[in-house]
Amino acid sequence: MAVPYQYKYPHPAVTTDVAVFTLRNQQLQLLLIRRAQEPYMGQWALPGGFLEIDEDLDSCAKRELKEETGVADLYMEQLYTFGRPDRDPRERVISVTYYALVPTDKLTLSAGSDAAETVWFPLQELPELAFDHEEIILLARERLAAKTHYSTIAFQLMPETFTLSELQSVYEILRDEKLDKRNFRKWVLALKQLEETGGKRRNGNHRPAKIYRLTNPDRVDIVR
Amino acid sequence: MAVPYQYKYPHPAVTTDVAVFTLRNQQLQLLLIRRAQEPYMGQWALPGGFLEIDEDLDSCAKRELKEETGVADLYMEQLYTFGRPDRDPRERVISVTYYALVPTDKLTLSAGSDAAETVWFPLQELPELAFDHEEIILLARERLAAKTHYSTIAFQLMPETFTLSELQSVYEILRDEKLDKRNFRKWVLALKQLEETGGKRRNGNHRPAKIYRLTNPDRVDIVR
DNA sequence: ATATATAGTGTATTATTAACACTTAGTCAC
DNA sequence: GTGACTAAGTGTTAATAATACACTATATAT
Repeated sequence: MAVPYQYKYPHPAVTTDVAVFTLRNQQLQLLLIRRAQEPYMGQWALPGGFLEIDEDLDSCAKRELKEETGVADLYMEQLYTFGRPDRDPRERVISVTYYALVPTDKLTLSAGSDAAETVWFPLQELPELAFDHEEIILLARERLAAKTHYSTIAFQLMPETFTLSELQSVYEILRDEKLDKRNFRKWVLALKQLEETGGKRRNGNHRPAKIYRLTNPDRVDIVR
Repeated sequence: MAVPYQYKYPHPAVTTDVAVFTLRNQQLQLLLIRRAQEPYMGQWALPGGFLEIDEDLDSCAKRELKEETGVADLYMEQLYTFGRPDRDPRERVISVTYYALVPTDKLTLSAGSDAAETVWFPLQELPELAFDHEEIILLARERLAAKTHYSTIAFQLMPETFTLSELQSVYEILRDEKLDKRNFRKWVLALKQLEETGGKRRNGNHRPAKIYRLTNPDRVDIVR
């Protein structure tokens, strides 16, 4: 094949990488793919890939995620741009990174063409990672925890309906601390972002819990 | 000249752009350069330029700033990465943007080779800007205002020594609101980041003000 | 009927934030 | 040197927000 793309000055490659978080089994989990090509073949990495020449950065992140993992329709924010000159052994690569949240019930994984395998890992059990992806994940994790304090971002991890105890548990996992039940309920209801469905959830040998849904499921608000 | 840089797939160009803020005449001002080349020749733009193939993103931002404006040694943070496919008419350009703060007294401007002119503009009087630089500036301005609430970033705009009234004025300008003098002093002194120099500043026909300095001039802390 | 397990609820305390006005120490004009 | 002027400097009170804390309710299981 001829080499059709020529430039007067050297150009770096640009990729997007996405740290996708979800909650399963009361654990915060992260979506990783096993790399099917060199470099780092066989190693685990964030889903992501090269920017096409006429697509938006956001679109690239979503497209690569879809192609590699089948995951679509999630909440995504730009995180940071990484560009250490030696972060990729092939060539100079600038990675515009994102983090994303998706409730488990919206999920259908399917290994795509680029990735040999797509697996959820609990954050406590991450394997060794390709490139500087561990650094990216740590930054995303930090940002996520911080944002629970002043935005409704955590709601993006909730299924269609849920109980207040389930919601509290999500906050506890994200912040990695126990919260007081009464204070949490007071706080979260004051946000005016939840409404009762009227239903109740029976879930063991005890009183059933009221079921709630989000009044604005697709919106993340700054609160305080 | 031969065209030496060839790739199998198209590569975007990568630039950094920096929104440098300072305070002069009780106004928040922004550093702009008049473009000496096409596109947007003669128009005003943020200092910035193309990433060299083996330099860090941060280094690139600092280097371009130095080359174009003579400004060095300032506080800088990555802001956001912009990549709309049509944001540059020449070719696909991804811009990793930064914002920076510098106290006026650390400043010596000198028009560099790439820029015809380097000028400080009050934020209220920005000219029409090249590319999507207005959008970048607005985002930087927002971030800066938000950060005054939970970090000591505003201190980076202060000269070596200053009075509490001067510091309060900086906060008022950044947040665009009046602050209560007693409450502000209580709050800022509780941060334990200021120390009295012992000196006093006579500055008009009234009682002279105590002079303060930062205990950690080069540190920006998260507070509250 | 009883044991058990989580859901659900209110009040008192403390800490933080907000509102508010007068005295002090200089300069300047006369 | 007296009085007018100007910004510096200083505390207290009230309102709001955050925290600590324990019992009752309602289901299931035996």
